[in-house]
Amino acid sequence: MREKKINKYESCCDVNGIFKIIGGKWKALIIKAISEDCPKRFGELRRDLDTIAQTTLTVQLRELERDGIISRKIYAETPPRVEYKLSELGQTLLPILELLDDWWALYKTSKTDAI
Amino acid sequence: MREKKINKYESCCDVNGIFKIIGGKWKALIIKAISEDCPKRFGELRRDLDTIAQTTLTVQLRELERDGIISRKIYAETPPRVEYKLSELGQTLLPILELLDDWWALYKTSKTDAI
DNA sequence: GTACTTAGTATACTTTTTTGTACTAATGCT
DNA sequence: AGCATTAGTACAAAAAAGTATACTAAGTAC
Repeated sequence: MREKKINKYESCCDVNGIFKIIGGKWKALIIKAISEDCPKRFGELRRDLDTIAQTTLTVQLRELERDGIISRKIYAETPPRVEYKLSELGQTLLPILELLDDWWALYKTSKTDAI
Repeated sequence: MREKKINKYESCCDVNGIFKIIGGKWKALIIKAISEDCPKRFGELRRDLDTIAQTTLTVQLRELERDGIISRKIYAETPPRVEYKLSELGQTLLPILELLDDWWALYKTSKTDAI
């Protein structure tokens, strides 16, 4: 009798859940950029992130919106204006992102200290 | 005069630093698996993670080792035995991973509550 | 002496993520 | 009339991440 194998780590305690939301090359950066100057227009965001491809930015913003992290407000003007801001849920991510930054800062010093 | 554009977010406050270390599909899971039963052999790890490709596991472990998160001890036996354990630095990641889990748990309930 | 074991490596492949280029619509400015 | 502006979309391509399959070495168990 072969028991069906269940991936213990993937099924119950998935850290990867949050990674699907803030992982990838740009998501965390986008969240930070919006938080620093909220609401923020599409074009400002693109300039802040500088090297991001426009298509990528659009995709990432759509996903963040779908996941309830940001909201999108369209103004019926010409040229178009679209503003993004963090939702309440999105704001709960900020202290977490800071903590991640802190760890990284520590990591970097620990690496350079070791001469 | 065109000032050289610097990506403000990527250059100074990179959350992405830590993502390079614990990001991806498996790294966080591997860290947790090792922490729960440390030291852990390669084969145990593979069984715990179940659906991971062996090549992937090897690559991830090498990267975690290179980044100073885990250590690798080879026993000169046959069949070979290799044990992995968390470094001190690696252990500092555990509370962070828990926090990420906590956020995810909260996120999930907030999504199902909204009926 | 044949089969089993472990912790891999080599290679090719598929999938996912990110990028690059070109295009659009509606209006204001000159 | 012609150009600039914004927030995109469409499509193709490249790069990165992960997977599948087959193979290895050295001993132990039968």
